[in-house]
Amino acid sequence: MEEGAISLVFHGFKLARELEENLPNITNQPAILSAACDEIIKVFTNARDRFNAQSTQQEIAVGMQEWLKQGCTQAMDLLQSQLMGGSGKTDQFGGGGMEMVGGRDRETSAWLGGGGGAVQLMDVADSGRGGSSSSQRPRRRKDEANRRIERLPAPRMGNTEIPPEDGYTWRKYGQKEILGSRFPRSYYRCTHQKLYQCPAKKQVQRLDDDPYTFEVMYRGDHTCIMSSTAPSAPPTSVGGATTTHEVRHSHHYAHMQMQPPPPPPTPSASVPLSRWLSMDMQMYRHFGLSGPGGASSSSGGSGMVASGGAGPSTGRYRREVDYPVVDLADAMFNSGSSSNNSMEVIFSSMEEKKEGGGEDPKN
DNA sequence: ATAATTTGACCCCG
DNA sequence: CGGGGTCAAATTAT
Repeated sequence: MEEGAISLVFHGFKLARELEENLPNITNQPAILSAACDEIIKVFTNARDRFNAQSTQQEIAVGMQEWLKQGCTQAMDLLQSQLMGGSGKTDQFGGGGMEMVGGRDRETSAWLGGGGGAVQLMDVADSGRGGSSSSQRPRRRKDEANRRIERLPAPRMGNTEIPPEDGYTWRKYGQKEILGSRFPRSYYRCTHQKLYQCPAKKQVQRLDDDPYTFEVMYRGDHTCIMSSTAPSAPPTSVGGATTTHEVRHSHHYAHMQMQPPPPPPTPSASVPLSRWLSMDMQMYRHFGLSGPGGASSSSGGSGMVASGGAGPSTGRYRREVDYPVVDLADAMFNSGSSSNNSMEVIFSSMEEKKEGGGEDPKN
C-alpha cells in the first residue's frame, strides 16, 4: 500500500513544522539545523521514491487527494473556483468516498445527505439558555441545518497522530460522552461566530473500533467574513455576503491553537495561506484532479482546534503567488536532493504550535 | 491580558 | 426521564 508514502509526506511536514518551531532555538547550531533539514529532505525524498516506484500517477493523484482532504478543505475549494474563474460551482460534494488509511474495514460512506436545502442562519438570538435566567427560548431546530457527515482517517503517521484538521478555525465549545461510544464527542463552532454570523458547527468523534478514524459532522455553512481589521464595523447585511469573497480560511495542520491570522489583532506574517493554497491548486492542476470532495475536520478527544488564518489581509484576491508553487511541487516530487530552497518556502508558510498534550484514552 | 479549552450544569426533544 | 447539544464559569495556554 502506498499509504506509506502518504504518511511519509505527512511525516515530512511534521518534521518541518517541528524544525520551524525550534528554529529560534537552534539558529546558532548550524549542525543541528543542517541535520534537521537533511532529515526532512530524506523523508520527502523517500516519499517521492515510493511514489515513483510503486505507484502510478493515478495513485499519486489519489494520495494527494487524500492529503488535501485532510489538510485543506472547502475553503480551498471555494477559493479555487473563485480564483480560477471556476464557473463550475463546486457546491455539491461530489468527490468520491474514500476508505483506506485506517486499515480496518468499515465501509460506510461518506456523506449522509442531509436535507437539502440550504437554509441556515438560525436566529441570532440563540444564546442564553443554558445559563440561568433566560427568558427566551429560541426554538432549536435541528433538522434545518443540513448535516454533512464525513469520515476521515486520522493521520497516523510516524508518531504524531494529529487529529483531523481542516481549513477552518473552530472553537470547541463542548464535549460529551455519548452512549454506546467509547470516545467522547466534541463540539465545535466557527471561531468567527463571535461576530454573530457564522453558523457553521461541527462535531467530531472517533469511531469506536477505529480510533484512527474520525467522524465529523458539519452543520451549517460558513459565512465568515472578516472585513479588514474592523471589529467595530462588522459587515452589514450578513445574509447577503455575495459581494466580497465569502468564505476563505486558512488551513493548517495544527493540533492546537493558532496565533496570527484572525482579523483584528496581531498583525504579522499573514500570507502564507495563499501560498499554500496556490500550491495545492497547482497540484490539482498538475495531476488533473477534480476538486476536493468534502471537507474534513478536526480535533479529537483531547482537544485541539485550530487554526487558520483567515486572510486577514483584507482578502486580497491573489497575488503573484503563482510561480513559486511550481518549484515547490517540483521539488517535492521530482527533485530529490537539493530541495533546501523549497523547504524554505514551505517553512515560510507553516505556522504551528506545538505542545505535547499526550493524551490518548484508548480503550 | 487575551483567547482558547475544560467541564459541569442546563435545556430541548423524543 | 434521559440523551444529546449548548452555555458559561473556571482554567489553562499563548
